[in-house]
Amino acid sequence: MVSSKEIIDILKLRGYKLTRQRRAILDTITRSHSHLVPAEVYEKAKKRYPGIGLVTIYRTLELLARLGFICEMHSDNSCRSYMMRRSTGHHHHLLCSSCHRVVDFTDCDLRQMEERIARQTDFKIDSHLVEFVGRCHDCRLKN
Amino acid sequence: MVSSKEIIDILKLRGYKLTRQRRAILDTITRSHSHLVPAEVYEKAKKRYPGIGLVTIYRTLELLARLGFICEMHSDNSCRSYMMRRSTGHHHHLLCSSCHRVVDFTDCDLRQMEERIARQTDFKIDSHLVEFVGRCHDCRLKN
DNA sequence: GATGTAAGTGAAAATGTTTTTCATTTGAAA
DNA sequence: TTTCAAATGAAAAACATTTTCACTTACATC
Repeated sequence: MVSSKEIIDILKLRGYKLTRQRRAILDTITRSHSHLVPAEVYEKAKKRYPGIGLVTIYRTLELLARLGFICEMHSDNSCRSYMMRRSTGHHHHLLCSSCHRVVDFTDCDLRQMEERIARQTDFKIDSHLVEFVGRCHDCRLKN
Repeated sequence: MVSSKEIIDILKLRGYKLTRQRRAILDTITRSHSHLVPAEVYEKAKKRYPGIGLVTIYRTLELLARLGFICEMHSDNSCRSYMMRRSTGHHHHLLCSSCHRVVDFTDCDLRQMEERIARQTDFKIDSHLVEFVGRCHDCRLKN
Protein backbone atom coordinates (compact mmCIF):
# COMPACT_ATOMS: atom_id res chain seq x y z
CA MET A 1 0.00 0.00 0.00
CA VAL A 2 1.18 3.51 -0.79
CA SER A 3 1.86 5.57 2.31
CA SER A 4 0.35 8.92 3.12
CA LYS A 5 3.82 10.44 2.74
CA GLU A 6 4.37 9.03 -0.73
CA ILE A 7 0.98 10.23 -1.93
CA ILE A 8 1.75 13.70 -0.61
CA ASP A 9 4.96 13.74 -2.64
CA ILE A 10 3.14 12.71 -5.78
CA LEU A 11 0.43 15.31 -5.26
CA LYS A 12 3.11 17.97 -4.83
CA LEU A 13 4.84 16.77 -7.96
CA ARG A 14 1.67 17.09 -9.95
CA GLY A 15 1.07 20.63 -8.79
CA TYR A 16 -1.59 20.04 -6.19
CA LYS A 17 -1.34 22.15 -3.08
CA LEU A 18 -0.55 20.47 0.20
CA THR A 19 -3.23 21.69 2.54
CA ARG A 20 -3.77 20.67 6.13
CA GLN A 21 -7.17 19.38 5.09
CA ARG A 22 -5.72 17.04 2.49
CA ARG A 23 -3.15 15.79 4.95
CA ALA A 24 -5.87 15.13 7.52
CA ILE A 25 -7.97 13.21 5.00
CA LEU A 26 -5.01 11.21 3.71
CA ASP A 27 -3.91 10.31 7.22
CA THR A 28 -7.44 9.25 8.06
CA ILE A 29 -7.75 6.97 5.07
CA THR A 30 -4.30 5.43 5.21
CA ARG A 31 -4.81 4.58 8.88
CA SER A 32 -8.20 2.98 8.39
CA HIS A 33 -8.47 -0.67 7.48
CA SER A 34 -12.08 -0.57 6.42
CA HIS A 35 -14.16 1.19 3.84
CA LEU A 36 -15.28 4.60 4.97
CA VAL A 37 -18.23 6.59 3.74
CA PRO A 38 -17.63 10.32 3.28
CA ALA A 39 -19.39 11.11 6.56
CA GLU A 40 -17.04 8.77 8.42
CA VAL A 41 -13.98 10.29 6.79
CA TYR A 42 -15.40 13.66 7.85
CA GLU A 43 -15.76 12.65 11.50
CA LYS A 44 -12.31 11.12 11.68
CA ALA A 45 -10.58 13.91 9.76
CA LYS A 46 -12.19 16.51 12.04
CA LYS A 47 -10.16 15.10 14.91
CA ARG A 48 -6.98 15.93 13.01
CA TYR A 49 -8.19 19.25 11.66
CA PRO A 50 -11.35 20.47 13.43
CA GLY A 51 -12.19 23.22 10.97
CA ILE A 52 -12.49 20.89 7.99
CA GLY A 53 -15.72 20.95 6.01
CA LEU A 54 -17.70 18.08 4.53
CA VAL A 55 -17.44 19.61 1.07
CA THR A 56 -13.68 19.32 1.22
CA ILE A 57 -14.06 15.65 2.09
CA TYR A 58 -16.11 15.06 -1.04
CA ARG A 59 -13.72 17.03 -3.22
CA THR A 60 -10.63 15.35 -1.84
CA LEU A 61 -12.06 11.84 -2.05
CA GLU A 62 -13.02 12.53 -5.65
CA LEU A 63 -9.48 13.74 -6.36
CA LEU A 64 -7.78 10.80 -4.67
CA ALA A 65 -10.05 8.35 -6.47
CA ARG A 66 -9.40 10.05 -9.80
CA LEU A 67 -5.65 9.83 -9.24
CA GLY A 68 -6.06 6.19 -8.30
CA PHE A 69 -4.85 6.31 -4.72
CA ILE A 70 -8.12 5.21 -3.22
CA CYS A 71 -10.90 3.16 -4.66
CA GLU A 72 -14.57 3.74 -4.56
CA MET A 73 -17.23 1.15 -3.97
CA HIS A 74 -21.00 1.25 -3.94
CA SER A 75 -22.87 -0.75 -1.39
CA ASP A 76 -26.54 -1.58 -1.24
CA ASN A 77 -27.56 1.48 0.75
CA SER A 78 -26.73 3.62 -2.25
CA CYS A 79 -23.90 5.55 -0.78
CA ARG A 80 -20.23 5.41 -1.58
CA SER A 81 -17.33 4.30 0.47
CA TYR A 82 -13.63 4.60 -0.05
CA MET A 83 -10.49 2.84 1.02
CA MET A 84 -6.80 2.81 0.13
CA ARG A 85 -5.92 1.06 -3.05
CA ARG A 86 -3.52 -1.82 -2.59
CA SER A 87 -0.26 -1.68 -4.51
CA THR A 88 -1.22 -4.70 -6.60
CA GLY A 89 -3.21 -2.36 -8.76
CA HIS A 90 -6.63 -3.65 -7.97
CA HIS A 91 -8.45 -5.66 -5.39
CA HIS A 92 -11.88 -7.09 -4.83
CA HIS A 93 -14.33 -7.42 -2.04
CA LEU A 94 -15.97 -10.11 -0.03
CA LEU A 95 -18.91 -8.81 1.97
CA CYS A 96 -20.60 -10.35 4.96
CA SER A 97 -24.34 -9.91 4.57
CA SER A 98 -24.86 -10.00 8.35
CA CYS A 99 -22.23 -7.70 9.83
CA HIS A 100 -21.30 -5.86 6.63
CA ARG A 101 -17.65 -6.53 7.20
CA VAL A 102 -15.58 -6.12 4.05
CA VAL A 103 -12.66 -8.45 3.39
CA ASP A 104 -10.31 -7.70 0.53
CA PHE A 105 -8.67 -10.12 -1.79
CA THR A 106 -6.32 -9.38 -4.62
CA ASP A 107 -5.82 -12.61 -6.46
CA CYS A 108 -8.32 -13.12 -9.21
CA ASP A 109 -7.87 -14.71 -12.56
CA LEU A 110 -10.36 -13.33 -14.94
CA ARG A 111 -8.10 -13.03 -17.95
CA GLN A 112 -9.74 -15.87 -19.85
CA MET A 113 -13.21 -14.65 -19.08
CA GLU A 114 -12.21 -11.08 -19.91
CA GLU A 115 -10.84 -12.13 -23.27
CA ARG A 116 -13.93 -14.12 -24.10
CA ILE A 117 -16.31 -11.30 -23.15
CA ALA A 118 -14.22 -8.81 -25.12
CA ARG A 119 -14.35 -11.04 -28.17
CA GLN A 120 -18.09 -11.65 -27.89
CA THR A 121 -19.05 -8.04 -27.34
CA ASP A 122 -16.33 -6.15 -29.21
CA PHE A 123 -15.50 -4.11 -26.14
CA LYS A 124 -11.99 -3.10 -25.16
CA ILE A 125 -12.04 -3.98 -21.49
CA ASP A 126 -10.13 -1.73 -19.10
CA SER A 127 -11.01 -2.99 -15.67
CA HIS A 128 -13.11 -5.43 -13.78
CA LEU A 129 -14.72 -5.83 -10.43
CA VAL A 130 -15.53 -8.99 -8.56
CA GLU A 131 -17.61 -9.07 -5.45
CA PHE A 132 -18.62 -12.04 -3.37
CA VAL A 133 -21.37 -11.87 -0.79
CA GLY A 134 -21.72 -14.40 2.00
CA ARG A 135 -21.66 -14.86 5.73
CA CYS A 136 -18.50 -14.75 7.79
CA HIS A 137 -17.47 -17.32 10.36
CA ASP A 138 -18.54 -15.25 13.37
CA CYS A 139 -21.98 -14.45 12.02
CA ARG A 140 -22.62 -18.08 11.13
CA LEU A 141 -21.88 -19.06 14.74
CA LYS A 142 -24.22 -16.44 16.15
CA ASN A 143 -27.37 -17.94 14.64
CA MET B 1 -37.07 -14.37 -18.75
CA VAL B 2 -40.25 -14.54 -16.72
CA SER B 3 -43.17 -12.75 -18.36
CA SER B 4 -45.25 -10.03 -16.83
CA LYS B 5 -48.21 -12.41 -16.85
CA GLU B 6 -46.36 -15.14 -14.97
CA ILE B 7 -45.15 -12.72 -12.33
CA ILE B 8 -48.69 -11.46 -11.84
CA ASP B 9 -49.85 -15.01 -11.21
CA ILE B 10 -47.13 -15.58 -8.66
CA LEU B 11 -47.89 -12.31 -6.90
CA LYS B 12 -51.56 -13.28 -6.72
CA LEU B 13 -50.63 -16.68 -5.37
CA ARG B 14 -48.59 -15.12 -2.61
CA GLY B 15 -51.43 -12.87 -1.55
CA TYR B 16 -50.28 -9.62 -3.11
CA LYS B 17 -53.01 -7.48 -4.60
CA LEU B 18 -53.02 -6.92 -8.32
CA THR B 19 -53.24 -3.20 -8.70
CA ARG B 20 -53.19 -1.23 -11.92
CA GLN B 21 -50.03 0.44 -10.67
CA ARG B 22 -48.21 -2.86 -10.25
CA ARG B 23 -49.33 -3.98 -13.68
CA ALA B 24 -48.08 -0.73 -15.20
CA ILE B 25 -44.69 -1.08 -13.53
CA LEU B 26 -44.34 -4.73 -14.45
CA ASP B 27 -45.24 -4.06 -18.07
CA THR B 28 -42.73 -1.23 -18.16
CA ILE B 29 -39.89 -3.33 -16.85
CA THR B 30 -40.60 -6.48 -18.83
CA ARG B 31 -40.71 -4.44 -22.03
CA SER B 32 -37.46 -2.59 -21.37
CA HIS B 33 -34.17 -4.09 -22.43
CA SER B 34 -31.98 -1.78 -20.41
CA HIS B 35 -31.49 -0.93 -16.80
CA LEU B 36 -33.92 1.68 -15.60
CA VAL B 37 -33.53 4.02 -12.67
CA PRO B 38 -36.68 4.57 -10.58
CA ALA B 39 -37.32 7.94 -12.23
CA GLU B 40 -37.27 6.30 -15.66
CA VAL B 41 -39.65 3.58 -14.56
CA TYR B 42 -41.85 6.37 -13.22
CA GLU B 43 -41.92 8.24 -16.54
CA LYS B 44 -42.64 5.12 -18.54
CA ALA B 45 -45.22 3.70 -16.13
CA LYS B 46 -47.05 7.04 -16.10
CA LYS B 47 -47.90 6.49 -19.76
CA ARG B 48 -49.70 3.30 -18.81
CA TYR B 49 -51.28 4.65 -15.66
CA PRO B 50 -51.05 8.45 -15.45
CA GLY B 51 -52.04 8.76 -11.80
CA ILE B 52 -49.17 6.63 -10.53
CA GLY B 53 -46.89 8.11 -7.88
CA LEU B 54 -43.13 7.89 -7.56
CA VAL B 55 -43.45 6.40 -4.09
CA THR B 56 -45.31 3.46 -5.56
CA ILE B 57 -42.47 2.96 -8.03
CA TYR B 58 -39.98 2.71 -5.19
CA ARG B 59 -42.20 0.38 -3.19
CA THR B 60 -42.94 -1.88 -6.12
CA LEU B 61 -39.33 -2.06 -7.29
CA GLU B 62 -38.33 -2.97 -3.77
CA LEU B 63 -40.98 -5.69 -3.71
CA LEU B 64 -40.05 -7.12 -7.10
CA ALA B 65 -36.37 -7.12 -6.20
CA ARG B 66 -37.08 -8.81 -2.88
CA LEU B 67 -39.10 -11.51 -4.62
CA GLY B 68 -36.27 -11.92 -7.09
CA PHE B 69 -38.06 -10.94 -10.28
CA ILE B 70 -35.86 -7.98 -11.00
CA CYS B 71 -32.32 -7.26 -10.01
CA GLU B 72 -30.81 -4.15 -8.65
CA MET B 73 -27.51 -2.64 -9.61
CA HIS B 74 -25.57 0.34 -8.38
CA SER B 75 -23.78 2.50 -10.85
CA ASP B 76 -21.18 5.16 -10.27
CA ASN B 77 -23.63 8.02 -9.95
CA SER B 78 -24.88 6.60 -6.68
CA CYS B 79 -28.34 5.72 -7.77
CA ARG B 80 -29.93 2.38 -8.36
CA SER B 81 -31.25 0.84 -11.47
CA TYR B 82 -33.33 -2.22 -12.07
CA MET B 83 -33.97 -4.70 -14.81
CA MET B 84 -35.64 -8.07 -15.28
CA ARG B 85 -33.76 -10.98 -13.91
CA ARG B 86 -32.83 -13.55 -16.52
CA SER B 87 -33.99 -17.11 -15.94
CA THR B 88 -30.41 -18.34 -15.58
CA GLY B 89 -30.53 -17.11 -12.03
CA HIS B 90 -27.94 -14.42 -12.25
CA HIS B 91 -26.16 -12.27 -14.75
CA HIS B 92 -23.34 -9.78 -14.86
CA HIS B 93 -22.62 -6.48 -16.46
CA LEU B 94 -20.26 -5.01 -18.96
CA LEU B 95 -20.29 -1.24 -18.90
CA CYS B 96 -19.09 1.18 -21.53
CA SER B 97 -17.29 4.02 -19.82
CA SER B 98 -18.12 6.42 -22.65
CA CYS B 99 -21.80 5.92 -23.42
CA HIS B 100 -22.74 4.09 -20.23
CA ARG B 101 -24.39 1.34 -22.18
CA VAL B 102 -24.85 -1.82 -20.14
CA VAL B 103 -24.41 -5.21 -21.78
CA ASP B 104 -25.38 -8.31 -19.86
CA PHE B 105 -23.66 -11.63 -19.86
CA THR B 106 -24.63 -14.72 -17.98
CA ASP B 107 -21.81 -17.17 -18.42
CA CYS B 108 -19.22 -16.86 -15.72
CA ASP B 109 -17.17 -19.52 -14.10
CA LEU B 110 -16.14 -18.41 -10.70
CA ARG B 111 -16.64 -21.68 -8.89
CA GLN B 112 -12.93 -22.35 -8.40
CA MET B 113 -12.26 -18.83 -7.27
CA GLU B 114 -15.32 -18.88 -5.03
CA GLU B 115 -14.17 -22.09 -3.39
CA ARG B 116 -10.69 -20.77 -2.80
CA ILE B 117 -11.89 -17.48 -1.32
CA ALA B 118 -14.36 -19.33 0.90
CA ARG B 119 -11.57 -21.59 2.15
CA GLN B 120 -9.16 -18.74 2.76
CA THR B 121 -11.62 -16.51 4.57
CA ASP B 122 -13.98 -19.00 6.20
CA PHE B 123 -16.98 -17.34 4.61
CA LYS B 124 -20.00 -19.22 3.32
CA ILE B 125 -20.44 -17.53 -0.04
CA ASP B 126 -23.99 -17.00 -1.31
CA SER B 127 -23.62 -14.88 -4.41
CA HIS B 128 -21.17 -13.04 -6.55
CA LEU B 129 -21.03 -10.13 -8.90
CA VAL B 130 -18.71 -9.55 -11.80
CA GLU B 131 -18.49 -6.30 -13.63
CA PHE B 132 -16.26 -5.38 -16.54
CA VAL B 133 -15.70 -1.80 -17.60
CA GLY B 134 -14.41 -0.87 -21.00
CA ARG B 135 -15.25 0.94 -24.21
CA CYS B 136 -17.69 -0.39 -26.76
CA HIS B 137 -17.02 -0.66 -30.47
CA ASP B 138 -19.00 2.49 -31.40
CA CYS B 139 -17.33 4.70 -28.82
CA ARG B 140 -13.87 3.51 -29.83
CA LEU B 141 -14.61 4.56 -33.42
CA LYS B 142 -15.83 8.00 -32.39
CA ASN B 143 -12.47 9.14 -31.02
C1' DG C 1 -73.94 -7.30 -6.65
C1' DA C 2 -73.07 -5.19 -1.90
C1' DT C 3 -69.98 -5.00 2.05
C1' DG C 4 -65.90 -5.12 5.16
C1' DT C 5 -61.20 -4.81 5.65
C1' DA C 6 -56.45 -5.01 5.24
C1' DA C 7 -53.25 -3.97 1.72
C1' DG C 8 -51.92 -0.50 -1.33
C1' DT C 9 -51.60 4.21 -2.79
C1' DG C 10 -50.48 9.38 -3.38
C1' DA C 11 -49.21 13.85 -1.61
C1' DA C 12 -46.43 16.13 1.24
C1' DA C 13 -42.96 16.37 4.36
C1' DA C 14 -38.78 14.57 6.15
C1' DT C 15 -34.33 12.64 5.59
C1' DG C 16 -29.92 11.94 3.80
C1' DT C 17 -26.38 12.43 0.38
C1' DT C 18 -23.94 15.00 -2.98
C1' DT C 19 -23.16 19.25 -5.76
C1' DT C 20 -23.04 24.12 -6.73
C1' DT C 21 -22.09 28.78 -5.70
C1' DC C 22 -19.34 32.31 -4.12
C1' DA C 23 -16.74 35.08 -1.00
C1' DT C 24 -12.66 34.23 1.68
C1' DT C 25 -8.35 31.96 2.80
C1' DT C 26 -3.96 29.87 1.92
C1' DG C 27 0.15 27.34 -0.16
C1' DA C 28 3.95 28.08 -2.56
C1' DA C 29 6.44 30.36 -6.40
C1' DA C 30 8.72 34.56 -7.40
C1' DT D 1 6.96 39.77 1.62
C1' DT D 2 3.98 39.89 -2.29
C1' DT D 3 1.04 37.68 -5.57
C1' DC D 4 -2.45 34.78 -7.34
C1' DA D 5 -4.51 30.60 -8.69
C1' DA D 6 -5.97 26.81 -6.20
C1' DA D 7 -8.38 25.34 -2.28
C1' DT D 8 -11.66 25.93 1.26
C1' DG D 9 -16.10 26.55 4.15
C1' DA D 10 -20.82 27.96 4.74
C1' DA D 11 -25.03 28.02 2.85
C1' DA D 12 -28.10 26.86 -0.48
C1' DA D 13 -29.54 23.94 -4.06
C1' DA D 14 -30.23 19.66 -6.14
C1' DC D 15 -31.26 14.96 -6.00
C1' DA D 16 -32.58 10.41 -4.43
C1' DT D 17 -35.03 7.93 -1.12
C1' DT D 18 -38.04 7.15 2.98
C1' DT D 19 -41.66 8.13 6.23
C1' DT D 20 -46.17 9.50 7.50
C1' DC D 21 -50.92 9.40 7.20
C1' DA D 22 -55.42 9.94 5.35
C1' DC D 23 -57.71 8.01 1.54
C1' DT D 24 -58.65 4.38 -1.96
C1' DT D 25 -59.16 -0.12 -3.80
C1' DA D 26 -58.72 -5.28 -4.64
C1' DC D 27 -60.81 -9.06 -3.37
C1' DA D 28 -62.73 -12.44 0.03
C1' DT D 29 -67.11 -13.15 2.03
C1' DC D 30 -71.75 -12.74 2.35
